[in-house]
Amino acid sequence: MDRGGGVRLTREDYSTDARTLAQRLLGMTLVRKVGGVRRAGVIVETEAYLGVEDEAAHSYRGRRTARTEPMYAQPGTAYVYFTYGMHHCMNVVCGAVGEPCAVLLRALEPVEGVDAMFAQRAKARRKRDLCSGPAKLCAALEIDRALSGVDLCAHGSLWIERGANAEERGWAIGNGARIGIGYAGAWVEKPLRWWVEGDEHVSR
DNA sequence: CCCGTGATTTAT
DNA sequence: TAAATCACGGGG
Repeated sequence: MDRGGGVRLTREDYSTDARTLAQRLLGMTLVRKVGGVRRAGVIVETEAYLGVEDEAAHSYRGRRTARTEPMYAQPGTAYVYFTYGMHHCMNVVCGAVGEPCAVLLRALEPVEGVDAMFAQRAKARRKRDLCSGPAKLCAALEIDRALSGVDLCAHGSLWIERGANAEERGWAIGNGARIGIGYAGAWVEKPLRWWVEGDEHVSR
């Protein structure tokens, strides 16, 4: 019997530019399996990182180190990094093979394994506090650097499933500047962040 | 507002 | 080897 598992996005789905993928991912479901239990959330906020030309991207000017190596892998690869001494953030590599472009997952609406998410995020009181930020969703789904470089198209414990898109859901989509990239010069104000307008699960 | 916290990068 | 930086979250 189908337990709610949907169709995984394919390599082809990820083989598109970051702006396009960032918008298409809204409405899709991020799934993480831990100890046989599914935790899942509908993606409601994303940011595009355009690669070597983008001053805000970790891969700006082709920077290639042990940390950023997954950004140079094939589209559909996870790039997870650790920052501020305590937080993880998850990106999805996209574009052509070898082009270090990615989409940052910023917020989810929790839909499965919510109890497990609360257990993982002791300080969260309401469902809307569980995944309303890039590091919150990683904590809730137990996503850390061990998953950086994994293939979201393979049969692992982390993937994205197809879902109704924004238009089919009747969503209005907001678009504006990215968060936390004040160092990025002319790229600071570029509208590379997308979110579901009015959704309480979006970051604040 | 401010700070914790430590990997990562960049400068010497 | 040292210093600065950081795609954040929580508390006041």
